[in-house]
Amino acid sequence: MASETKDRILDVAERLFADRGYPATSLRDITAEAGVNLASVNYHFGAKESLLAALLERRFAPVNERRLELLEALEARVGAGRPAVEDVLRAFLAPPFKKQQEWGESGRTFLRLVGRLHAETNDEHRATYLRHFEECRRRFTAALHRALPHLDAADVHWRMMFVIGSMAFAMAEGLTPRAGGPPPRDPDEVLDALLRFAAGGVAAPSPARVPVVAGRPDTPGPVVAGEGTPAARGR
Amino acid sequence: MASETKDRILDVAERLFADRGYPATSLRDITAEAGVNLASVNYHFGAKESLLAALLERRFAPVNERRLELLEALEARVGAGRPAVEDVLRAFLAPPFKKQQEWGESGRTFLRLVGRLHAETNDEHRATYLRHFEECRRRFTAALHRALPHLDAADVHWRMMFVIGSMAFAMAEGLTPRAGGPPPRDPDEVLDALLRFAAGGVAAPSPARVPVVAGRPDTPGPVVAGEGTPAARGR
DNA sequence: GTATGATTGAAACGAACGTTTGACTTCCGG
DNA sequence: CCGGAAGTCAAACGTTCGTTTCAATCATAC
Repeated sequence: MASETKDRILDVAERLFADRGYPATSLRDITAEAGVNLASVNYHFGAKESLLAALLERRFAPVNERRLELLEALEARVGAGRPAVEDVLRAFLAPPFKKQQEWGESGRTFLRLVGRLHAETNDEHRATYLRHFEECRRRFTAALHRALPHLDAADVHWRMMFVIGSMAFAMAEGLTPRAGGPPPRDPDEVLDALLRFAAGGVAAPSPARVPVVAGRPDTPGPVVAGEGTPAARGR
Repeated sequence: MASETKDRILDVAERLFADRGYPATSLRDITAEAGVNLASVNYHFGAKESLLAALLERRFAPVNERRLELLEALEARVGAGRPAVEDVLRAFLAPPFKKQQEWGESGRTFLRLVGRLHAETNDEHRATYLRHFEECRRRFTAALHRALPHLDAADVHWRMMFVIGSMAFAMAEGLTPRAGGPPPRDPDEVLDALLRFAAGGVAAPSPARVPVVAGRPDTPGPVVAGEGTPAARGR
């Protein structure tokens, strides 16, 4: 049935959590703005924490399902071959932006919430949140490694982490209107820019730790070693 | 004089804010762990908010000073010429990692706090925090634009944002030991990996919005257009 | 109509929060 | 030896928090 009260709570909570963060948003703020009784949160969801869980479930499940769907389609397409970096990244990055468009107004709110939650390191909320996300991260890291077999596992892991960071920050900050920057862009353009950046970063030349013999002609040599040249690793 | 109590509060608060977030950390948590009286926070700092400000000032001022120092040195070196993308990025990304090493144990904590604060979008804390950061962001965005004159201002802005996101996430997550991933790496290696990723992403081919006529030979064509090919922009 | 189960309402609960108070130490220049 | 500033301490302030209670209301099936 999904009573109207329940949905109103979810919508308002989503927006306020995205705007102010989870601990800084009180149930009274939520119920007041939603025009429902304070007790109804505990009646419908049991506790504030479970409200967050329900809220994440509602949005995250379809996004991550879609991600894995696209990844499996890609893997079926390339078979034993090597997937293209851009395709792996697109399967990972596109779904949240696409779902956001389906969801209209509250979709944008959702993206901001996702971006924020990636930094809410309270281990309790994390557990709730990461349960949905961790499988995705693992499988896409593996796919990325197949696309970039010359990198070692740790490098792939880090680059995947950088991709997630770019994505989260773009969602949290890029879609929030703020003085100083250009006005928030069309999400499709953000996705486009993000995909280009991520593809460029992920495909960057590998570190010279185990010297990869002249990867590609446009490899601009060692990028690092400045600020007093720290460990001068390998030089 | 910087009484010992004052420093103990700062150190413990830094760690707890980094671990649990600002709103989720109470003054009682801080004072209990620091072994000082509850009232001493308000005595020395006036309010919880001012404690955060003092804490940020202590760490951020030297980092951002160093950033601008390196940027100005770079600009003096290239004169009217075009700075290298890698040099601009290194001037931006290296200082927090370098300072962290100087600061030892609590330096790592500081990095996590920075990463987290980039997502604490409560506009009040942001104001405190961004006052230090905003000038840096603006000047480095400008420098990046000089290094990549073929991009338009909005693209540079977004790529700078992605760089910040990668950095923040790497700091917040990458240095926190967590199940599933490889153990946290030496910060120098993280910086190395981050610099490579950022350089690759920032120098990625520009979007075809205003079709840049065959920028470079390795430009792999439009990266976007999947998931049902949204707007099919420019195709 | 009336009993029944699901929802809403107003009010209160105890706990925890940031902050303030005022007495008590500690230390040092005179 | 003393006066006063600087710092510490336990206790309490008023507020707000998440949660609970219990009566009132609503819908629906008998």
